[in-house]
Amino acid sequence: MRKKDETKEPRILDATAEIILKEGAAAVSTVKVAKHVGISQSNVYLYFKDKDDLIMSVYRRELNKIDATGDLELATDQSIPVAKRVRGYIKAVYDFALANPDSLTLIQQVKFLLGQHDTNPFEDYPEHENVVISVLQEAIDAGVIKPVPVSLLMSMVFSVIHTHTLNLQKNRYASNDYDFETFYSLIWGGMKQE
Amino acid sequence: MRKKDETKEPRILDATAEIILKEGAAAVSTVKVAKHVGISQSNVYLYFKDKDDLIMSVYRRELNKIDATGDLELATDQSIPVAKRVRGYIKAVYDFALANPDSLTLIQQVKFLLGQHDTNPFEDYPEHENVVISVLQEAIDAGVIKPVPVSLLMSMVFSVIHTHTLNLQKNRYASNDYDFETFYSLIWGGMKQE
Amino acid sequence: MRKKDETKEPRILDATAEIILKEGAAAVSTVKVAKHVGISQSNVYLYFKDKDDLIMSVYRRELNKIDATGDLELATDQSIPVAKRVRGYIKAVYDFALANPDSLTLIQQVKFLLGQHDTNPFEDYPEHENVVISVLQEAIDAGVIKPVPVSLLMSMVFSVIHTHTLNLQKNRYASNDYDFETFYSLIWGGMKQE
Amino acid sequence: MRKKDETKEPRILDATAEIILKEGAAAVSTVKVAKHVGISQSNVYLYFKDKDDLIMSVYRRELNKIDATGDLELATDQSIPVAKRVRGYIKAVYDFALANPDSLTLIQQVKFLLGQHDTNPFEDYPEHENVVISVLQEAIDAGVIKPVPVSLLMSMVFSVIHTHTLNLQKNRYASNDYDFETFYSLIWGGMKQE
DNA sequence: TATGAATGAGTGTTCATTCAT
DNA sequence: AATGAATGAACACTCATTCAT
Repeated sequence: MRKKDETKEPRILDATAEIILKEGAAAVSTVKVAKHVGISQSNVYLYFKDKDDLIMSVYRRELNKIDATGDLELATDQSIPVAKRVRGYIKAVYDFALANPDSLTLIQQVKFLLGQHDTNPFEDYPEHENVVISVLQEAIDAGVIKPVPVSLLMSMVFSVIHTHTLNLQKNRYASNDYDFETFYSLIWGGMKQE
Repeated sequence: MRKKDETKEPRILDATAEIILKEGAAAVSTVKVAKHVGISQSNVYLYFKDKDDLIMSVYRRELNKIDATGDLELATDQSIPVAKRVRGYIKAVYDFALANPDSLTLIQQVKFLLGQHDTNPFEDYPEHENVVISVLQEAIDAGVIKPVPVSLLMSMVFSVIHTHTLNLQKNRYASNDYDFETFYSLIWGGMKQE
Repeated sequence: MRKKDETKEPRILDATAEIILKEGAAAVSTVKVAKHVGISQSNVYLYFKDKDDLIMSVYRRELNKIDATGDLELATDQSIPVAKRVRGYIKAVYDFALANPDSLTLIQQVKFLLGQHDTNPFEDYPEHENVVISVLQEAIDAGVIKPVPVSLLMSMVFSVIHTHTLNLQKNRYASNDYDFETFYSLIWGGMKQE
Repeated sequence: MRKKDETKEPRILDATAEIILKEGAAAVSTVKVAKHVGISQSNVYLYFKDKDDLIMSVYRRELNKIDATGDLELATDQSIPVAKRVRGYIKAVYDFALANPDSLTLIQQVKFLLGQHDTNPFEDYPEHENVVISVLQEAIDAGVIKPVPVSLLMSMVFSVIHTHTLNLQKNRYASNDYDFETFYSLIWGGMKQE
């Protein structure tokens, strides 16, 4: 499908994301999306094969935003000590979550819609998975962090940071009440091998 | 009068839970549920006011299971040092999650269906909330654990343990590969004030 | 069907009538009726063959009330001058309508439910019809009232008196603001041959 | 885009009206209507917001027909003596009813469905109401007609004329057996002040 | 590219009716 | 006589999707 109006596809995705955030992924319908964007319902099908494609596109777009931020690269630099690289990974997630406060929620919503229940939304995203998993695994092998399933560690990282962003959005506290070190020490204190 | 089939209500709830686990809460429909149970669709409405009631009943049933296990009581015993009580709380969640491997997933699914995004499913369950929150808050006040938002701590506990049960269900490792101490040290190491 | 509780059948009819008056005949359902009476839905079927029978019974009961008042007999007395007998008929309808302010409404509602549109609800009730028709026809033949279709005359009588009772129920004026003579002169003035 | 079928909306309204006339307003269902028109059930919702809108549209269409005939204007002409204007009003209703023999029935059916019991269907139609009420009220004030509630007079006019059209439809007599003067004298004879 | 029209399958829900107790 | 349980058919309504323009 060729597109003339370059802004329309993202606008459709934006509308979809908005609905997901407000009403949950299950509440998405092409009718609602079209109404939000101000286009006809059938127009959606020019940009997305079907509803599934639409929702998965929202999902993929959020995942791509992570790549775009690119902070993870630090974690792959083999010349840096592994503990610092783990910290780099946590920092990358933290920065990303603050910069894109809805991303984690969107990703989780879509996954829950599909009936999968992983607490760690990044799990099935190969590129990151590999980077993150290998850093953590290295750290485990080096005796720097505890020998526990990597998925547990990732889940811990994401749940803590995601909860933080949700708290911020709900104005449960001010954004400068806690800084990265707070969350880092919470996470690192748990995983580090003593 | 026809005698009441005492097993039917739970069977309907079971079918609903099964669908939620397999396809996600959004995929629940009265038709599917009825077909699962082998009754007519309208029969569902004899046991549940409407679809919402049905889904909320699944939700409530899981929450009640937590009460039934009652392990949390240890955490409220003021004569025990607060650090031990925090451990008691973590143990209670752990035991419950292992005994009811689907509960956390069911609860999260229902909450996600409603469009809420809390990582911690116990949050809106007053009784537990109060107990857990007050124990953690006490521990913070006593300088035993780090002064971070209680919601972060709870979310950490749940995500780690939930991920563990999911891993077990997916046969990612054997159930005796890791024991409670593994998860406790992971969590406690993070939250404890050093 | 034999009935033990002699009061139950009328109570069911009362409930049905109440619903008809409040929500219209189309809104009657056995569920609602049973709930109103405080019995089980299926119990209704012990007293009435089906929903149609129930509604028609309400209808018939109202028609029977007219017979019970028996004021019409005056109209049949051949020894009385026909003009007086016409007056007797109008008076009978008037008295009946005031004594049973809901009857005409109930009858009309049922007829409208069935999709018939006669303005004169008594039309298909043989006994009265005969009496009334023959009095009016006699009056026409005697040159006392205008030679118009009898149905028009009856419809005029009923609509005027019915509207009056509705006005009273809606408190549009007090019940002693107008008396029988008002309506009689309105009706009689129209039909009488000058 | 598929070109709009201009005839479809009226065809849906026609089908609905037909059902109302044959089976009563309570018997209208979107399935029946669609089947009548030969379209899919959901197509009805492209033209009418919901079933209520559909039925009210039938109602409104009939009321608009009255405006379209516009004969009532004569009744508002202040330069004409009030008695003549009352006659103009009655004539307008008569002409309208003959030209649109189903209109009064349709209007009444819809009103009865809504559970209202007014005998006079024009009552809640502000424009006409105002015109008619004020003419009649003027006539009362001028001592030309009897001082009775206006609603009674209107109800008399409508019931007589409506019954006439029903009689015609049922072939109870030929359309030229009676003319306007018959009904006018019946009505006017009743209301006029002597 | 874009749209309005159309549809068929689906949803939740109500209800009249039957049946076994 | 009375009831709770059960059902199947109906209903209003929504939605994903297709098609002709």
